Amino acid sequence: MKSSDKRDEIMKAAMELIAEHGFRAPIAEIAEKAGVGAGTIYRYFENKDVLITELHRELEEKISATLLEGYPVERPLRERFLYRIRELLRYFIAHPLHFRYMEQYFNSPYGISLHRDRLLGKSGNQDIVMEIFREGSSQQILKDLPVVVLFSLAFGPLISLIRDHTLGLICLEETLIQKISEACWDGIKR
Amino acid sequence: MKSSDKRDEIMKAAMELIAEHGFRAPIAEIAEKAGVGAGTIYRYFENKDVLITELHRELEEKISATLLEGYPVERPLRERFLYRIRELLRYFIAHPLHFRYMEQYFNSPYGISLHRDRLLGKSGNQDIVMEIFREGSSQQILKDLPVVVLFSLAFGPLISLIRDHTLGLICLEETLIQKISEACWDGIKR
DNA sequence: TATTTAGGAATGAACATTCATTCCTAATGG
DNA sequence: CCATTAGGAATGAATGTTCATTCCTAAATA
Repeated sequence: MKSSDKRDEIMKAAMELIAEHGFRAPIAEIAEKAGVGAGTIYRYFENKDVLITELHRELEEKISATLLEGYPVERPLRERFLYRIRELLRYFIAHPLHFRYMEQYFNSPYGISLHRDRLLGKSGNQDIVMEIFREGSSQQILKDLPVVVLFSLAFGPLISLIRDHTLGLICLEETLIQKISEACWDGIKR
Repeated sequence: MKSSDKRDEIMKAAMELIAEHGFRAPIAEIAEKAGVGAGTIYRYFENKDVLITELHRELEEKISATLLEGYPVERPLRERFLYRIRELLRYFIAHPLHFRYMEQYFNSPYGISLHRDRLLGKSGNQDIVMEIFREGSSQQILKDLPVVVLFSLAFGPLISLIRDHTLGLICLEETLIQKISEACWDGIKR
């Protein structure tokens, strides 16, 4: 097995186990699932924390890429907004493990400090989403509320919905996704 | 110190430490904070799990009571809805530790199975909130969406907002609370 | 004094991390 | 073309730490 394959196997195993059982998934189990000795993991990652944040970093990259692909840059704000919401819903429905991982991450100290940094503008990344709110806010298309609040109004429901979907409590099919994205818009439009 | 005082001290200490550091807050630390020996905790709670769920149970009771008090039963649906949203926001703003505890709880296996049971109607409690959605749905005041979805649309944003508030990233004062509750309504009304 | 309650040291299980050893590959020499 | 041998990669048993829980002694109470 090539070295990079091994790294991938470790990340894949860690993703699955952590998504399912949280960060306390033992290294020994991750190693077993990856078909690798426990010590080997430490050849690829300095420690468990590094593995965890690296996993998150790669995930964010993938999601960002998805949200940028096909994005209708030239269309009106409303359409761009609906596109983003729908794509995000579809991505996580297609990748339930990624959603569960993100949930774990954001409910941990790792994610909380990252979130703080973002809202305080210390990260260039989140702009991909915030940009829409800033634009809609300054053009008075959206409600007169802080962008952070607009963000929560629009994206807050998604977390809850995707969770219920991955738990099998509702089924988010296409027509429902469409309706939901419009409801999110109704919440923020002026 | 009276026996019941001691129990209260343990619960208070556990609430604070778990809200702040998650469920892995060590028993020994809880004991110290409560001014009590570690073994003593086991005289009042069979084990840590029981302490955790008991804490949650008492919390739910308090919140339910708050939401019922002053509830304008006779007013139109919209007003009752706005009342609930505002009261919930106010409660958690006034009790940030309670919010953090609830968050921990719902992101743990405990909370997930409870949530599942509720959506499947195995619990009489949650009706306090769902009742509004069922009524609005059948009277066609609300969007034509499953009640579970309406629930997420309306309450999803609150989690996100309160988190940002407790992290000190925004300040939810009265006029903002009012506007937010109305935005939530816009999201679900037909 | 007998009984109940409190305390905290002792226990053992779970786990991350380390490290001495083995294994593999591929370069070198015959 | 085979045999030998470095040197890096992989391993997993051993280590040390962190806890929940237990248990025995001391204190309080009746």
